[in-house]
Amino acid sequence: MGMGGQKSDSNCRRTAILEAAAELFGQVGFEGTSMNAVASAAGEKKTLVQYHFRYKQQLWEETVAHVWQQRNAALPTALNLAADDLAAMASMEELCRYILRFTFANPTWVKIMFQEASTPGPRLDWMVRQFFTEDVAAGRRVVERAQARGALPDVDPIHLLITLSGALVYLVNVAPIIERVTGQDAADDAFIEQYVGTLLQILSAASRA
Amino acid sequence: MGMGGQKSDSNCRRTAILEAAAELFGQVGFEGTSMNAVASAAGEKKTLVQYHFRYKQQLWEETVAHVWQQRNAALPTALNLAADDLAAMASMEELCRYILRFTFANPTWVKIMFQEASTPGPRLDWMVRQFFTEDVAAGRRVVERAQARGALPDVDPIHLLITLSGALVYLVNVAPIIERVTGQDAADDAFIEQYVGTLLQILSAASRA
DNA sequence: TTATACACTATTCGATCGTATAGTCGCAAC
DNA sequence: GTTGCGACTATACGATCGAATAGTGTATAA
Repeated sequence: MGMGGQKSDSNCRRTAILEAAAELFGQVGFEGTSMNAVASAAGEKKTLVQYHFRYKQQLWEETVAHVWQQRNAALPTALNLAADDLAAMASMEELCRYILRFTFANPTWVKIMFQEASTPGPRLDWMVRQFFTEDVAAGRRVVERAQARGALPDVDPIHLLITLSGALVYLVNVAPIIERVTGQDAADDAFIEQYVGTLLQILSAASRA
Repeated sequence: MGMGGQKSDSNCRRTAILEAAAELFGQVGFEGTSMNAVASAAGEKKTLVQYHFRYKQQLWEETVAHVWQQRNAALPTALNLAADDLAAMASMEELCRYILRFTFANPTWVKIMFQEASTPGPRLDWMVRQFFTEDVAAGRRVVERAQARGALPDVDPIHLLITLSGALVYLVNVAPIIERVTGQDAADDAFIEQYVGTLLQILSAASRA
């Protein structure tokens, strides 16, 4: 039952559409993204997009699921790596660096999250059900483990999770502004190194208190 | 030369349009917002919006300027208040609380900023030129003054500014997610109180180090 | 060889997009 | 009174929106 490169070609074009859609949904949001723009960005016709996903809503859901899957394929590695020897502050530093580098390289899921968080509605509810509830719980566990080993200050773990993820995600979001105002490229490894260093300097001082 | 309530009525409807536009631009971005939707939200006809602002681009610019002006009318009060006695950590706490409360009550400018930051382009450039360059410099001065008085840890002021504003702005942005996942309303005064307390607990410990 | 399924596309639809034009109406100056 | 101006609106334009329909072509199964 060899399919002679037919079905694999179909899947290839399908995921090409998904990735073009992810880019656009992250940049200009759901209503700002047209089926035609997605198709053009993927080098395809609009009708092919509709053939694979039928409705725009379905294209959006499959796009978010695709992006989230890519994120989860990369992040647990970092989280488990950190769980091994989270006692040392160096490991917390490594974790932050890894997350920052990954997010700069794959900013799509963060952008989509912000696009929908600013318009509370059915799509945000969908993301909360599908992804965020579990993800917040996981993040909380990571923070609590780090606290138990003295790697993070012993304060409300939810507040700390918000502050910490905010310090990372916000940097990625305002990177274009930083670049234009200060001339520094926040996605640069040197900047990330310094920024995480500053962050951990604060957190380590607070942990020892 | 009494104008019999004619011109004042015109200005009133004009700013009603501006505020409806601010809401929509912040929620669904530039391309997601239609002239018709703006008009309907303001209880007016589309052609009136075009009469006052002609092009969508011009409506956007005047909307952002309007929102920014409202922000600046409120924030300097807080910043000067903090400059008076920034030596005491309590003052830094008050500043953060004030900013959080104001941002929760007026989230529009933050949302618009994120909408455009995620699509680097001419509109982001315009905002950087018009507002951000000066604003980052002001924020940096506030941080440096606080550092000089020992109210903030003595680290890179730009990194600290990013971390600090990120901790505040990010909270506002993810508030809908927090509410759905944990059931807590982040805009609530009690939550703000605790969150800022946690934040300052970390910063004060790091400042004494 | 015929039939069926699949991947894909051309064409069309009504609605809505941003924009342009030609007006209506009320007041004020002359 | 009529002229002029500013606020506002009705109507229409071409383009594009999301969506539906009716196909074409190819490869596998019978």
